[in-house]
Amino acid sequence: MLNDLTRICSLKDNVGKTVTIGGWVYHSRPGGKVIFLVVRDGSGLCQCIIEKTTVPEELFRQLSHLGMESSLTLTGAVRADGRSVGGYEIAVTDAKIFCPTQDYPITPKAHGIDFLLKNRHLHLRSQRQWGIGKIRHTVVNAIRQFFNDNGFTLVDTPILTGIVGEEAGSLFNVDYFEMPAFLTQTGQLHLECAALSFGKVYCFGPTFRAEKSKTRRHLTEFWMVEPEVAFVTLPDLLEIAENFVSFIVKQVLEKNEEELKTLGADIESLKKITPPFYRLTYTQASEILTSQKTQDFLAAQLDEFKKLKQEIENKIAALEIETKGQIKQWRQDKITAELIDLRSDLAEIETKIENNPKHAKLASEFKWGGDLGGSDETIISLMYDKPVFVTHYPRDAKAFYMKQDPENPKVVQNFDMLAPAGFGEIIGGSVREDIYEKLLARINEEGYKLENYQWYLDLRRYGSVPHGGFGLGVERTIAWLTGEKHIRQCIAFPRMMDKILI
RNA sequence: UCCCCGAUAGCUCAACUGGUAGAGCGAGCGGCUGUUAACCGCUAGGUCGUAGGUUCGAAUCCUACUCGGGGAGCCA
Repeated sequence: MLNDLTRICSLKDNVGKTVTIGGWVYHSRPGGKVIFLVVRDGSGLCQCIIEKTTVPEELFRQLSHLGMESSLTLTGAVRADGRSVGGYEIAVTDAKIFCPTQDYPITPKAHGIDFLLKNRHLHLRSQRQWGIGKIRHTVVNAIRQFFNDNGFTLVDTPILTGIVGEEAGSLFNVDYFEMPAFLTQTGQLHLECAALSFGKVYCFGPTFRAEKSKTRRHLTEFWMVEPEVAFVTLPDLLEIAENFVSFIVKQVLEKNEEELKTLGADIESLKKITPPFYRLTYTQASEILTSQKTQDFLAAQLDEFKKLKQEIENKIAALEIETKGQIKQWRQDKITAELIDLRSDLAEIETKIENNPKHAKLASEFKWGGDLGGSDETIISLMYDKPVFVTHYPRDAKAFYMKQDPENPKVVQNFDMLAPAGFGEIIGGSVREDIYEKLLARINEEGYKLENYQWYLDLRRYGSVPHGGFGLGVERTIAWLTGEKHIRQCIAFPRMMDKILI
């Protein structure tokens, strides 16, 4: 059966031929003499025309009562037609219904996020989720291709682990035959072992964080890719990271322009993402945050928000007046839909207006020594049109394995990469401490149990070399590329704080 | 753990600030149409998140709780 089917994406090569497609009813407009069925098959959408005179009467009757997401195969001649979604349509002569569906819960109208998450098993079929899924596929492929083409060896690091990368406290505990174990939150430490075997390695898989974070940037299970390279300096790492991210962006632009458009992504901005990216030290970043320029920037932003709020309010008021007058039903419907959108925009802008002074205060009171907060990162990334590297964070704010900077012992050789347009951090990485005595001192300083780290210290005892790497969050990257506000839409089955739906 | 917002029909929202719960979509039936989130008519559908309280009267006001959303901390 499968081999007899033509995929909708290849209809363009079959104009004039009679083909059979298999899919699901995306939209149905039944009529007395003609039925318009928009069908999706996972590769695209196609409008199928069923005329009463060309199919058996019983079949026509059945097709006219098909609900959304009914499954079927349709046979007919392919023809090009500009009025049709996708540009091609099928003049149906035969059809086979597999499952007539009624009461499909997700309608073409607006739905709330809670409802859609509870119906994620069905929502995956929607155009939006489908587009994000296609882009995710490209991103994942690009990640693998980049490292494979650049001499990296894939190493699969364990998901169940007894060791901890950074501070504990945010890990999922597992009862491992009555022994304590965790779900991995990074493959880095294992990857360092492998880097001293293969030179350049990467791992790619799910990672788990039990952080109590309910924000648009957090999932408890997410996918992370981590390269680790021997004989590397911090500038080397930045170069790898900017080439890597630029490659992903380029691939998505090449392969998913249609999906990006559907999703409303900022394609022009993405086209600017080419090396080199901007480079700031933590100290420079902190100077920016506390500068008058930043206060002015935020004040200007606040004015912008207020202006926008006023505009939205004016629009709402105008529409509300219009609804009270004598107008056609279809116009009334449109206004209702617009009002819902506008009210949600309004709520969002009000949140921004509320947060702006808080963020300004946090930025102005920023003290050298602390980690950059989420809002601080947002402010910096908003000021640039390309990703920004922030390097050399204070040693005290960072993990024990990061290499102390020989020129300034107060900082480490690490970096974060902030995506532009205020999305924030998508990469975190560092050069690792490769000197035995220094690493030992740091482990003791943190009060970690030395016996757990003997193997890690061995890497500094036997053929230690300068090495380092970074981790890129796949869902955050996809959210940035697609303009999706929340990363939970960027994975098929999101795991969020205290919540596993299916 | 803390702060802000919310919960009314299957879905998205109203109910003009205390006076008998409405609309659209969706669903069902019928009609009509090369239709584009089509259109027209009819039908079905609600203990207003839960528990108390104030009141002649509560979806509306108060308290607590539950659930959800956004944010802080932390982070990819």
